[in-house]
Amino acid sequence: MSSVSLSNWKAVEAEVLSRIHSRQWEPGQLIPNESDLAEEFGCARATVNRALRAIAENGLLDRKRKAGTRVATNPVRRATLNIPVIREEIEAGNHSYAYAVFSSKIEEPPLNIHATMRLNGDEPMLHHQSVHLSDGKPYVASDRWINLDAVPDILNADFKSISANEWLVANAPFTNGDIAFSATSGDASIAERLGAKSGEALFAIDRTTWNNDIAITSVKLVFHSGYQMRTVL
Amino acid sequence: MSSVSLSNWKAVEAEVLSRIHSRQWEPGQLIPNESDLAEEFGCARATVNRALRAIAENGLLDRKRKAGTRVATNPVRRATLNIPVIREEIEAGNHSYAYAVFSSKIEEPPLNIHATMRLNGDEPMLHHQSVHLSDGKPYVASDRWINLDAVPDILNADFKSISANEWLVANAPFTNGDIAFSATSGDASIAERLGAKSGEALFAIDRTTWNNDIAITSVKLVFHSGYQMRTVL
DNA sequence: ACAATTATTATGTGCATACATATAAAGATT
DNA sequence: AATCTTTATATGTATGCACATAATAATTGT
Repeated sequence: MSSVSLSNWKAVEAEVLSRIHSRQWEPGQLIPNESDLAEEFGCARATVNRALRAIAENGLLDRKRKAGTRVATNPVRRATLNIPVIREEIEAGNHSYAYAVFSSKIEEPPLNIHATMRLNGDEPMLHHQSVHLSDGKPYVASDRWINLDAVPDILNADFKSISANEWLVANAPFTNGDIAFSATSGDASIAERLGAKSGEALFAIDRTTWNNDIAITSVKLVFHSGYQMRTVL
Repeated sequence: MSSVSLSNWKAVEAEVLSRIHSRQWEPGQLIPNESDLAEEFGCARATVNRALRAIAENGLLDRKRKAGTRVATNPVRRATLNIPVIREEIEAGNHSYAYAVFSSKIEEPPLNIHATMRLNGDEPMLHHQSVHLSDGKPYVASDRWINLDAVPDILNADFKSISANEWLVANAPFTNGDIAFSATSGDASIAERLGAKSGEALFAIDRTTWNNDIAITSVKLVFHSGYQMRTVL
């Protein structure tokens, strides 16, 4: 086997992955403990620990104190999605970016927004609707609610030069958020804004963010027809 | 400030996050280097390193050797999606799981499958179509192509007791894969299998996996109407 | 037989030190 | 002024050691 010393964690990671993939270590099987592996690989236990931890974070190993480390049986795969600012996503593809506001006014939010944002009910809410354009063509429609108690300054923002999303990213940090991906036919007005046929299947992202339990914003993004969000495993 | 010593990396992580969120360290700003922070927090540099690394992995800090660490300006948020085995997803919700195969035969794949899987063209391919049911109701339709050169044994699998996906998870490890999320109206036959109205917007996942450049399988999963895939930020 | 207690063990983490490596910045050379 | 070379520096990582912690296994007591 590998009697050469694997003395960096990337090499150890690769060797362990190879043993998993080659089924030398089968799903469910207990693998040797860190000390033994360190001895076999000719490195420190901390190095093995770093490698195994990285693999476990990816879901391919299950680790438990005292019980040891075993190969995951039904590896719940973890895919990491990058959620960029729309402008950067468009410009990264060498397209020109533009942004149009349809409506921006203080309104009472509907019940579902009230519930997802966990509002008290007395917050003044800004309802902001816009479209991001790529090369002049509609790319994604945004329907956003903003808690003005949390970010009152947004009323002074100039949405001709910056999108609500980018203003918030720059000015309203959040500690946690929910995000959901789904398919929608969209209502007629959103379809129209996107230049999509009414009833066409569109990819949607719903995202709500909080700063220490204070709701900041909730947005529904409906993408143009044919949009795919991709990543690697 | 905090003259009490933060001598574990979780505490350091929390303190750094708090400084970012409170804008004590603003977006784009260079933060003190690891040694200085270690001194301030009264811990080892390795501990600070561990904390900053964890934050950077989440996209909130940008780190570069010699240049130092700065608060990310447009934090590309990273969301981690758990991609479970369908059966477990259904059973986790306390629903009963069932699985029905519609068709399973060796066929010539269409061009798009040929391209996404990067096939040579001479591989024998198994075309496997099925539906997963939750409490007897269609949950997700699966349209799968399997490279029999890579996993010939699958012809002996008994798909009455185990789904193709679970068989593959257990018997055909992969080293890398692509995954894409989208919305589709589905074709009429898929809609029918799902008990969905034709033309209804459905959430879809396309996933292709390889084992060291050998294509294993490519699958299109079309979920029932209203399905959402969710996670936290 | 069962419950409560204690011991054991594998992972989790912290620390001091050393060296590796990328790269920005300064300096030398053309 | 432009390019190449050197230097300085912040992060990246390996190591040996120590101790913390969770959870299983063994033991004890009823």
